[in-house]
Amino acid sequence: MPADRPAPPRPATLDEVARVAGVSRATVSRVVNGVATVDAALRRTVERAISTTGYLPNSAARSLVTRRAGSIALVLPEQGRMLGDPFFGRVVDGVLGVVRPRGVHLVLTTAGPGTGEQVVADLRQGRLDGAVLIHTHSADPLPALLTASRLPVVLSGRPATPTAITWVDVNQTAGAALAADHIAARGRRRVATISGPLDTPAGQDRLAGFRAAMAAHGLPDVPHAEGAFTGESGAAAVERLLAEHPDVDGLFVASDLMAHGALPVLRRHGRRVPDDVVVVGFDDSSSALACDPPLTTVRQPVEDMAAEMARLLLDQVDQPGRPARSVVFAPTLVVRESS
Amino acid sequence: MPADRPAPPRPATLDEVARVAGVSRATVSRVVNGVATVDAALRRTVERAISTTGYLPNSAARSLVTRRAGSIALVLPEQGRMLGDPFFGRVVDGVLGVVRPRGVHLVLTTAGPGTGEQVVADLRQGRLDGAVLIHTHSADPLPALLTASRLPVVLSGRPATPTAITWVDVNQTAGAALAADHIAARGRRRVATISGPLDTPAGQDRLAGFRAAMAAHGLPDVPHAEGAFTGESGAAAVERLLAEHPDVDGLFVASDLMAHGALPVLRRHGRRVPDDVVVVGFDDSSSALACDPPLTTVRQPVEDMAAEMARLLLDQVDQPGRPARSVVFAPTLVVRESS
DNA sequence: ATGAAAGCGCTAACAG
DNA sequence: CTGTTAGCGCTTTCAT
Repeated sequence: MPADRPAPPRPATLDEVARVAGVSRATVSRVVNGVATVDAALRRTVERAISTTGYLPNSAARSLVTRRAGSIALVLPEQGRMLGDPFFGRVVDGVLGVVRPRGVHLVLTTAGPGTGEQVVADLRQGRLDGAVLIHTHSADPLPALLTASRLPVVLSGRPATPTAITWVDVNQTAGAALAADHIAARGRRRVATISGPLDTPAGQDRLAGFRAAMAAHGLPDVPHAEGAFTGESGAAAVERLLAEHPDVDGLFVASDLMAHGALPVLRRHGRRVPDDVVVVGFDDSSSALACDPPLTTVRQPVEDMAAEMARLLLDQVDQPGRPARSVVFAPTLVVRESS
Repeated sequence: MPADRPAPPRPATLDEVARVAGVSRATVSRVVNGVATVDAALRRTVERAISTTGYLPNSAARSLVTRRAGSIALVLPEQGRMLGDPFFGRVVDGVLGVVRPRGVHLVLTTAGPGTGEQVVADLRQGRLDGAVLIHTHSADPLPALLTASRLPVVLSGRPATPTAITWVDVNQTAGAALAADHIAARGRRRVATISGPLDTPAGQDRLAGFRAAMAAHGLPDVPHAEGAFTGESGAAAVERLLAEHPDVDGLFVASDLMAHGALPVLRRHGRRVPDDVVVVGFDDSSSALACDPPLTTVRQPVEDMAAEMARLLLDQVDQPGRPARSVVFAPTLVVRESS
């Protein structure tokens, strides 16, 4: 029978430090919080007392009076999607980079039924100071819930309906144009595209951006098939496209996942990639690398975007009345073997 | 100039509810906390008052008196390693599965210089109730720091030196035996292994387990080269192995990462996998899939293990005096094209 | 079964 | 510049 480990002793409190230093609690508090108007000698005394007592401020007591939890939530899309994707880690990394130096905790959650209400409750209970929402589906009630509660939130991606909410996004139009320019530079003239769902901002913007850019290259009427950002929908869409336009030699697919579904279909129809058809995706997700051949794709500066979201959120926490803002980042093209 | 959004109103407090219900704060508190000894009728009244006021208990005030933060930390290995790996998401998933139903928050951190001290401080400040540490390197001071502080911690992986600390691990020996049995079943008799660093528990156990199992298959003297769990070390190790034993036809590599480094070397030396040499890895990490050909490997039940770590941690939080425990899980073999 | 009162540890007016 | 004082919102004896 192993010896029970004694519970750790309670840390010292402010009064204990005050007693040791021979001053009042208020003075100790001032020293702890770095208030400038404390006599240098006294400060020294207090600091000594702090280190001899091993004092650490109790966070609950502090939160109770400051009304700050000192932590924000990161809400990721439901389990399936993101968990495997390196994208996930890049987001965490970006957020942690700005949050940690400020001593703010990152609480991780995945979206699901009831998550919205839970997050709102946590915010109202003072357990959370704000939330960063990653890629909520357009049907997701979460953003609405949070904005309605007038609580600090930042969204990834422009919301479907214009809302007084802060968000960060990549320039979708510019990203699609990058793809278009690349395909044109490869000398392809029989170009088509598989778009995302046209009831989403990303779906719309990527299609519009691609068409506009191709028009600038002298191809005003690029055919397109609509997909749903899933692998299967990509396969189905390319099937339709090939039926109507068997001679395509350049293809922009509005998400890597759809491209991943489309490539095997191309092969089955005897098209070699990139020789017969060059293919460009969007997202630079893990599926871009899982593609055969590896996919040329449009990449978002995920870490930077995540960091910016964190910054915007903390600003919002510090200045509650602040109006909503939005920041748009420039995408880049990652060239691999598919083009 | 957009209109400033008014700050959200402060939520109701216990006294407000008490006033509305015409009872004392104590009674409301009892209702909120589900104390059984409250008159049914009164309880109803109070519940009505709670919902009309939209009352939510303030978490800081509660924490201050209960001395529970209601959140635990998940400490992941330094940024590089894990971020891209799906392993990461599986761990989060497992922990979230047990933690969320209990209303406990998951605070995410990555290990780095100063992380240990920070986590200890957070625990002592009452910001955190405990910590789950994932795969800390053997040189990592973190576990020692935490156990020394007698704070609730659970480790992934048996610690290098026996310590009074709770940990969860996969049965490394059994995993290596799985690999051995599989290689033997493939009819290979000129078998070798690339081990991990022999100053780590995993390194030792995987080698010992593999040798013992191969001995049972009539091969008592399996040659081995030591690696360091990195891709380069795997490449170097297989180079040495081929020099001394050019006729190997079966190879167990104690980590996928090392296997990932070893495979190109095998190819360069004219060995086809799996025809000339079957290769089995360990971990089922993302590099197993990135291998060419995809790697047969030993898989840990990561979600289950993570969930168990969370459970053990929460137990420890609830019962501070509780002695350390350890739980060992059974691995499985994932067969892919490399064998 | 309910209420009164004390106190968790800290910050922030307000005096001095 | 420092000390006194009054809470922050909640749980929890202790009486009743």
